[in-house]
Amino acid sequence: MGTQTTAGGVRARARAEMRQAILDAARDHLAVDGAASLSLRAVARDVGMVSSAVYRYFESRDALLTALIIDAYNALGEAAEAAEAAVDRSDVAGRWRATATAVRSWALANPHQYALVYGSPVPGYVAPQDTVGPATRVTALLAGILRDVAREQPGASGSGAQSGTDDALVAIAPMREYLGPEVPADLAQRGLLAWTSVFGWVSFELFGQLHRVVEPDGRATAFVAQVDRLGAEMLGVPVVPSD
Amino acid sequence: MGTQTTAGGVRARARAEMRQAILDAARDHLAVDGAASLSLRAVARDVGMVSSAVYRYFESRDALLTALIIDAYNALGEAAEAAEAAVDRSDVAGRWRATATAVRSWALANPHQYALVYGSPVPGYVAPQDTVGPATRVTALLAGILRDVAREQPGASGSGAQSGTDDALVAIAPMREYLGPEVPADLAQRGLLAWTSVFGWVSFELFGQLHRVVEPDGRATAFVAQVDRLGAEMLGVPVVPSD
DNA sequence: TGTACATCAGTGAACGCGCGTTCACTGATGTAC
DNA sequence: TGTACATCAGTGAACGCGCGTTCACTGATGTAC
Repeated sequence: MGTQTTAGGVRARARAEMRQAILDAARDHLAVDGAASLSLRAVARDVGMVSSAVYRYFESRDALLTALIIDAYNALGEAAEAAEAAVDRSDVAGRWRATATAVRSWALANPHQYALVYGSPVPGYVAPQDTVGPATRVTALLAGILRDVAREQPGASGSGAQSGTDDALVAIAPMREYLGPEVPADLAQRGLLAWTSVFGWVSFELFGQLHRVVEPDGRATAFVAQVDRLGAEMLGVPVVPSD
Repeated sequence: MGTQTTAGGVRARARAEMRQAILDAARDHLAVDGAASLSLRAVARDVGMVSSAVYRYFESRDALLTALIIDAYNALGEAAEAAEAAVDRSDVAGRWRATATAVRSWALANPHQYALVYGSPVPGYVAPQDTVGPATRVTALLAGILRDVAREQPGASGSGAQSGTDDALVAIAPMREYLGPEVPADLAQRGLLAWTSVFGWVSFELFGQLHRVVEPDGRATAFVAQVDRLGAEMLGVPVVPSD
């Protein structure tokens, strides 16, 4: 049965599975303890190992945290990409709505992973470079939408006049470099506003700031209304456009 | 010198000062440890006491946390109120800008206190009722602004049509009840959007999500541009209005 | 196919540490008469 | 003004607990010849 030839593969797979089991257990612990007091020993206990054995898989507690952060960014990115990809390319408003809605849904389903990456930073932990790639996955979707908006509305880059001073436009230079020259400054500014609004809402909802502001049952609807308004009034992509 | 008559006052004042010293030390510790791992013993050490002595002032670690949260809400509320009150009542756009700017400035100056109240919730901690009063101080300013906007623009409650479904309007009923009947539903929705945008930006900026998006030096300007745009396009209060 | 050796996962004890909370106590400060 | 008593802030030891990380180790699994 070729036991010897696949032997290395068996060990490697067992290792990968164990690594995943540790990550899963750690993710569960986020919910109870929060990232700041994530305990390596508790994770080891849950996975049925002695605490020192975890060091075969992760160099330190911080390395485990880093892996969790990368996982969270990837999971959110994947969810958003899938939702956005399911919408017709030409329906830019729909893509914007799908992306924003996917972010909210994922966050509600995985509140502690969301808090891990978009909440208060873990004290004493500094994110290494490995996290920046996965972190940009979800913003890449917004970038694509903005580029398509720019393509569809050449010249008229927004309903209002240029807002703010020249300094404000200079400030978003890093974002504009990422977007490319086809996206005008005004649209970039509007896109950034729309983007921060989406995450502002989600963080408010998750962290309890909508208590006694928006009825729990109606939050999904109210969120979509806000997102559509941002699409229409900020990005200039009216919902249900006449084809 | 009336030592006996003021004696009770002396003890009470000493007690109040000690309580404040503990709170100050705890606030300093937030910066290093974060709220989740705020250590009562470390605070006691810093203030020159044995750990058990803190129990004369705070019933438990959670009570200390609650006091810190109330303090933070009050400090932010005070800062925002002072900034807003300094603007001419009739300059609604200026009041909106002053409020938003004060929130951001206070948050940047007190990042850990901001994270304590607007960041990820502390695991295992449930905020008691005492915190809701101070928490609404800053939102009361927005409410006042929205009411004045409604008074100034009766009928035309926004540049666009009603956005979203009826359900979305029903959802924000708690907010509308707080605002009062003079604020139309559409304006309430716009106000909520503007509000979440402000906090979305501030959280992004503080929690590192503007890294490689907005130049650090230009963030103040970029923020004001966003706030003014929200004022003009969402609340309908154009900046620098012709008097 | 069989043997000798290397790799590697997981063990268990130990390190030095910090934590929240309790309790009986000591003295100093205030109050009542 | 003076004394007896009550209040209260702060002490220090103890409780039972959990933490991250290290280290020498045991056995099982894989590799080379």
